[in-house]
Amino acid sequence: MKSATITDVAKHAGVSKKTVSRVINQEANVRAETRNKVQVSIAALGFKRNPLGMALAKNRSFFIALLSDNPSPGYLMKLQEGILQSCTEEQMGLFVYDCSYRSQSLAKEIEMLIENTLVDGFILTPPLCDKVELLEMLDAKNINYIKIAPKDFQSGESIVFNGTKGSYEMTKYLITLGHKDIAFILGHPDQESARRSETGFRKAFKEANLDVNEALIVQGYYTYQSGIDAASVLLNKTPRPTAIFSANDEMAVGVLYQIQSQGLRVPDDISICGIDDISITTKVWPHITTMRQPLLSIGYQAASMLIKRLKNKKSGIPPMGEDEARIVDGELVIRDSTISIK
Amino acid sequence: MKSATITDVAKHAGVSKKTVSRVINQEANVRAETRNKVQVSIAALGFKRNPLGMALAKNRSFFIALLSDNPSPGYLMKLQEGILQSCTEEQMGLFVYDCSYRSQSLAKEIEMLIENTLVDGFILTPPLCDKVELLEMLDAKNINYIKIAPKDFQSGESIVFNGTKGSYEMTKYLITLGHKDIAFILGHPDQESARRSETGFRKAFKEANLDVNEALIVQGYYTYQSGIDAASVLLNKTPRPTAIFSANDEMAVGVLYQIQSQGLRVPDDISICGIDDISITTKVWPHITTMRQPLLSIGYQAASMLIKRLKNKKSGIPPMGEDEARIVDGELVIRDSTISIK
DNA sequence: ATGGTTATTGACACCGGTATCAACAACATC
DNA sequence: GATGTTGTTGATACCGGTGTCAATAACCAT
Repeated sequence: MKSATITDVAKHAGVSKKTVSRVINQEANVRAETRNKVQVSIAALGFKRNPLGMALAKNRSFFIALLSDNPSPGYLMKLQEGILQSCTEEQMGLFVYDCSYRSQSLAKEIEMLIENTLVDGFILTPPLCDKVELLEMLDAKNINYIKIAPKDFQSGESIVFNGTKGSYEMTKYLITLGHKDIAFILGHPDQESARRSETGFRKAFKEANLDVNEALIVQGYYTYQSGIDAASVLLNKTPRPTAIFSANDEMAVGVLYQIQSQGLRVPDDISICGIDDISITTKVWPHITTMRQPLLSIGYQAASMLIKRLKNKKSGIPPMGEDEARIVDGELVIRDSTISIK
Repeated sequence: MKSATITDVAKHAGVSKKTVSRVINQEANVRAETRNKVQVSIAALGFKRNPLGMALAKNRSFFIALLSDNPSPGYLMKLQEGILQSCTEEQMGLFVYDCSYRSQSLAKEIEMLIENTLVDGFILTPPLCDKVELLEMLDAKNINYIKIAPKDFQSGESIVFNGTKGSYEMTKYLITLGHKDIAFILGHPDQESARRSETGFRKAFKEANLDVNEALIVQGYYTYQSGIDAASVLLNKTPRPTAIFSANDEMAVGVLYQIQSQGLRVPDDISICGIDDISITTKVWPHITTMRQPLLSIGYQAASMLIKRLKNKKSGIPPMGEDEARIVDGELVIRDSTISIK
């Protein structure tokens, strides 16, 4: 029992294929009477357009791909959820592809992916959105993409979490609690977000007329392990910091582990906090105070922007408003891992 | 600069389209000389076959979909990773789709997904693999699928973790450590895996000639929150259990949280353990002892089985070896959350 | 050399849609 | 009534491949 085709519908309604196509695509200039006739036939035959036929004819696959190599699974899952939501609404398919940022052949690999699937566009997560060869390849092939939290959001469309502001507010909050010896674990040096959060951190100190203790600023790499490593360094400093602020939650969880495994208590001995609000922050004890990054919304917006752009491209509308960067604010979520020491 | 088509290659090599197609598909009965000629032309023009054209002609999309509604993101991510690996090897695309198990219209929703994307087959994770309407719909449409850890693995192809054995071994281990008041948090009552792990638990007790304390067996639902709820019940029992075994890690993490937030220590006051070995087990403090489920391998095998079946279907080989169930064993991973009380 | 296989190849229709453009109808304008 | 305009429709080619089947070439046994 094969499903009905456009030709079947055309025969049934006594019109041409093209007219049926017009009705399906809600084109103007079809007489109401004709439109009705066709719609009746469509319903009668239970017709559904075959996406492959359309894809071939239009030379678009109606798929977008999410490219990732993110160390934090919670981050990715949330993002994916938002993207999926938009895709479902827009009748697009989502293709996931996990790759290695370090891979020499990354651009080649993605080129193959494109050839194998003809995806229409990409959503790039950090750090992939900063991989120059990759971006150049996509540009050369004239394939649209949206960058999430890229280093350089002057070029191309992107959507960025306002990390400077987020970090600033978190730091201000810690200062309000009476903390002065605040340690900061930096993000990955290759990612711009790391720079933004550091900027926010310093700004809050400056505003409070406090000096940053440079010995308490240590390098991190956004991974759980780097959080552990950073914490073990920090816990040996004198004076020991009263609060440790990590540039993402994944590291904050590592910090929590390290503190507890040394027999110290959070928040009684040390307050900790992070950025992102991934699910694990409410699964560990104590729940971690964080600066929520609206990942679901970011994913949703990214997909919407991409799909909108693809539609315009198709209908020949020149890509106005190029190089747009949407900036979204975070939200301070106070939980149990931070405490006043006044 | 459009890429070359089969027609271009045919012209360049001075043969027919069909012959080029034969070479591409490595069919027999092409003279070596001709084959060479064509291959030279393919290389010269940098030809890549257009997957959409092929998909339309063969009426297969070369995509499979991963259907999920799993409460544990770590579980899913690992699985997805394994699936992706196999897909990449086999030149198939992976499509992800997250849906709600509870949804009334689930079957309808998936039917729409099929119509919109023409996916070739599905990988179903629990609890979706037990949704009767869904399975019936897929059977009716003659669409292949592989079930991961289904209730009923007598019908259809599936791949199942040997939960009975895993749970048995974990329990035996706890008994060896000297625990007798062992609490067990059951899995979701709708899932067969819950039954299997309970069976293993009881078997170990029986073998050790110990009686199960029924008061220490409480219902869980595989979610983090249900772990918390179960733990708060258990911690008020007298005698308090010396060990709490959760049917999955997600719940074990909840148990850990609840224990710690009541001021008790793991493992000094209570030992805890789980099943799965999701990444969070080594991110909390202390690291949780668990029965590792080889999720990566399970995902990989599931995808391989599905793709193999699809290929056979295409070439008309009757689906021999139907109703196959592969059973994979777990591995006891001892960490810091369990301690001897002898 | 003759007839019978088997290997090699291409012409052509087809998968299920869309795009182009010409034909024709309906309406407005002079 | 003649002459635009605009609205509606279908014939036909096309997207980029694969399947069918018949034609021809090469090989084998008599």
